[in-house]
Amino acid sequence: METRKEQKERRRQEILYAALELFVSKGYAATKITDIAKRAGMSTGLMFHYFESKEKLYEALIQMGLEGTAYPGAQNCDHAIDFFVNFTEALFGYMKEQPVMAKFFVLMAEAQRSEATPEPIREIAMRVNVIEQFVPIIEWGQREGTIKEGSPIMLSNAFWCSVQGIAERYATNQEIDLPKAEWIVDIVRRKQGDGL
Amino acid sequence: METRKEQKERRRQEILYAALELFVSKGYAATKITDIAKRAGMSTGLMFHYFESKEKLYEALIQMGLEGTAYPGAQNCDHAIDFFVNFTEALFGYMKEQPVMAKFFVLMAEAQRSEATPEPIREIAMRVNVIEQFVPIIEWGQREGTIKEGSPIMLSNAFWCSVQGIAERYATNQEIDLPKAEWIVDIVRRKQGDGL
DNA sequence: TTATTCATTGAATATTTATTCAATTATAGC
DNA sequence: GCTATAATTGAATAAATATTCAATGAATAA
Repeated sequence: METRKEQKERRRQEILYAALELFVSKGYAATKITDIAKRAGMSTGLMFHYFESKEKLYEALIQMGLEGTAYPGAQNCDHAIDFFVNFTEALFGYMKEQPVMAKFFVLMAEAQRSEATPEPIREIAMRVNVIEQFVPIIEWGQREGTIKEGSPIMLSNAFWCSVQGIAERYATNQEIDLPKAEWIVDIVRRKQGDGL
Repeated sequence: METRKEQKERRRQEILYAALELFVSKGYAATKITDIAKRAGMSTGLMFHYFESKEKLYEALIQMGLEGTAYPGAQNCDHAIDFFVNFTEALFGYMKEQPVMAKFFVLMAEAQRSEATPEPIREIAMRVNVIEQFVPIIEWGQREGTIKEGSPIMLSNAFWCSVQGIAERYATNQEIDLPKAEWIVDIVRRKQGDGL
């Protein structure tokens, strides 16, 4: 038998999941509270028993997205390029097993990008800043010769935007499989025989 | 002196441009008709003199986006990979000179992806289907050895999603320059010495 | 100059969407 | 079983947003 506490928690999760799917497929602004309630299988009134507003519900999801964001460092890699390979393979693998992760990914990206995101929420979403984390790894790889020459911030940005573009499509449409991680890593990989 | 007809056309363009910027930076649903009017420097009432509804205004932009979409074929290329290089360089170059193009790019992508897009508009946006156009070129490149092995549709998808991810960031934030076209082409490029 | 047509405004109205709340039903503890 | 507490509903209300329209001003044609 399910206790009251368990039931409450389950309901909460049901709402969060329904909202996540809708925010990702339609965007936050276009998602109606009634849509969320319908998808979660409850009345609209009940939603407000669990979340005081649409915005607070959004905030709860963004907070979850932030907490779930624990990307690995570059430990245990012989070469900088290995970090990108491991990272991308892990990310794509996880997205395939847990499509919810791809959805969180896209949710965070929208919150960061859109000027319509309520300021307190945007502030939370902005705490994830992967692009800057890549910069020192790229610099290391350029020194050792496994990563292309070029502005580290631009390379980091190109790599990450590509991953985001791919995740964005995958989150709403799994018909086309995710690409091989190596393909995307080739954005930053130095070509064999490219002289220093 | 400006004739009435010219003035009318200019006003129309002002509205379209203001709407384009807002739809891209906030998304269609989050953009208020009053925001558009304010940015275009006119009253809300006047907007309805030019466009009968917010949705028709959106449709006009999507129609423009569709008509502006004339991507080059693979003529005049010795190798399939050259097509991707030329294509990407042309696209990025154009985006830099005419940032409005990056905005249209993102507008079309949102219309295609979002389940909140009104059906008639989505139908128009969906007429742009670049991914399928790339497939035969990738197949050609795989035969001649300039393009990686792997599912052509997956490669095409990886390339295009990456371009979209990059355009999405660039459209709203030109602080970070666009990457080198070659970096992105490396997603599909076959590595030197990779045996057939 | 005068009449006519078009551009323009912003307040009023209509519509959509978020939120509240009084009433009802189910559950848990006694 | 009885009582207290929590879950749930859906209709009512509030708030936000799109759209209309009567009135005004400016440009053009006669």
